[in-house]
Amino acid sequence: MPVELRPTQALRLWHDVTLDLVRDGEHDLSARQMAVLLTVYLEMPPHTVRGLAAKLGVTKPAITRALDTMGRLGLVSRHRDAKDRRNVVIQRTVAGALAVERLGDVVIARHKELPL
Amino acid sequence: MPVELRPTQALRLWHDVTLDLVRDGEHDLSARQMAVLLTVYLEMPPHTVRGLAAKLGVTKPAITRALDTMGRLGLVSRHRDAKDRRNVVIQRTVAGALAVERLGDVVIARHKELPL
DNA sequence: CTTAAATAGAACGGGTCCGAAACGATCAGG
DNA sequence: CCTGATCGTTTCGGACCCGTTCTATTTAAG
Repeated sequence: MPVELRPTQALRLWHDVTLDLVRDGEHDLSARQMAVLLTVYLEMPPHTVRGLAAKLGVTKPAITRALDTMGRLGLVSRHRDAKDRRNVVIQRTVAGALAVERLGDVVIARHKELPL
Repeated sequence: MPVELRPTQALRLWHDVTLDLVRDGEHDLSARQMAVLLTVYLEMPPHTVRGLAAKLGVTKPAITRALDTMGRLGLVSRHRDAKDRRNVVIQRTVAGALAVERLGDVVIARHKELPL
């Protein structure tokens, strides 16, 4: 289980991972998009636009636009809910799962390298 | 010091902290701005535009614009280098130090709450 | 059937950021 | 001096994102 993390280590970890993400430039996701991506892949489905908007504390169009961009990148997909056709269900994709997995690898690697 | 971090825990940590940052909305810093901020506050000075651009792997104007925004927010300050007046030295501010400190607190808190 | 509520998306005006290119200021060498 | 190199900034056209407002579709209630 994670032992205590000292302030210097916490900031160093955030710095190193952020730097890796910026350097690779592959994602280029905003903080909101990152929050949406991780919520979809970590929390229990189903995920709706309205639910995500409430969870992040932002407006619905912001979520719609985030999903537009992430859908264009192949990180998520949208489908109408058959039960209630007003709803749109956000689903995971192979590419999205891979991207999330890579992020996890970076965090773990940087965490392991933290100085004493 | 830090014991191994499992993939689920690493992603949960990144998710929770990102969600906190989005919710508070206080910062609203892009990944690049975050990388600049943490680099300035964690790495040894002096910091120049060119040096940061090389470190992040982005163009100089991108750094200049990031510094414009962050200067407007009071997170960093710029001063001409007296030795070589072509250079601009990026310096820390009280507000910036506080923002970095708060980020560290969030990371530590979320890390402490990670499930087994 | 009619009406009201709910959901996602589209339209709009404003703002920010991007990389490429050009610019001014400054330094170094001859 | 002059010339060329270096450094940060500005400009430019284009792309993206923001919140507000409005619209279309669908469901639920009367």
